[in-house]
Amino acid sequence: MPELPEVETVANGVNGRIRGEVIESVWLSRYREPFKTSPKAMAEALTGTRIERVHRVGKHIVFDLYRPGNPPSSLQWIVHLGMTGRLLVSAAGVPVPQHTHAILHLSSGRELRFVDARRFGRLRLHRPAESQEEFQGPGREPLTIPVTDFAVLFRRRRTSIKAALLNQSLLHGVGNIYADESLFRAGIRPTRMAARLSRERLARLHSSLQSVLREAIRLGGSSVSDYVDADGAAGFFQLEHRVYMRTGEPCLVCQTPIRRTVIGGRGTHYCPLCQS
DNA sequence: AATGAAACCTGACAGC
DNA sequence: TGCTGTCAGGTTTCAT
Repeated sequence: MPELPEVETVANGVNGRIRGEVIESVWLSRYREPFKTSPKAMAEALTGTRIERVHRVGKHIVFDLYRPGNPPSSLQWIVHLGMTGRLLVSAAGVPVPQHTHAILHLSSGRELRFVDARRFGRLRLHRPAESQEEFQGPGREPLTIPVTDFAVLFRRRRTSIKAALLNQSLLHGVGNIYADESLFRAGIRPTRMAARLSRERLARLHSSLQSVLREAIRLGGSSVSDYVDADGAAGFFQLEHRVYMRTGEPCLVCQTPIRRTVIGGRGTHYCPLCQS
């Protein structure tokens, strides 16, 4: 499931492969779920633009697009991978996979394809001219938020720290894997009420979260389910998971069996001895 | 306003 | 073999 490190890996991969290319034509599927902007408006807006840069904001992949003309204009194409979304750069002759919802035909002759079996992914346009600013995402960036701001996010939150970490309007980019892994590394029980964590424990969580995210980015993300990068290659961080999907297996620190519970409808994994 | 549960989806897998 | 039921979880929607 794509979270911050997986989305960053995909965005960087796509950026390196197709930055500078012109979108010559666009094909979009007839399903309605993937499109938060109408397919007609999206295809018209994308066609003829040049891809200036592709980068990540939270779990969103942002395409900065430039339209030449008099006057020239700019806009952003926002891609959210949902659970099973993929962005693939392919040669034109490569067979189009099932569940393909968008094909951007590029000036090099290659294609950028958005493929998403479950249709939880979303595509939309963002126009800086209309909204006065570039796409920002719903919350704060986990990798750059200062520790004091981080602590403020959880003040007076009477929900569990796990649910708060998953709340995208607070921090964006953290999903189920990295919530569980960062809480284990910080020694915090996922069920603990966010508001009751001490400043010291929140500082430790801030540090654990940033280091686990950076390490996962370095390893190309976690390939569980069917996540792959823009080349179709898997990541390696799943080999570093200490609690996620290790229910019943011994804790790597104390040998106690890892326990599983459900928080906010999400499978939640923790060590009952190491996390208090 | 904040919180939690349900709904949206398909593929993988277990059990029979 | 093939069927049925369950589970996975990011986001949105709805109810409390």
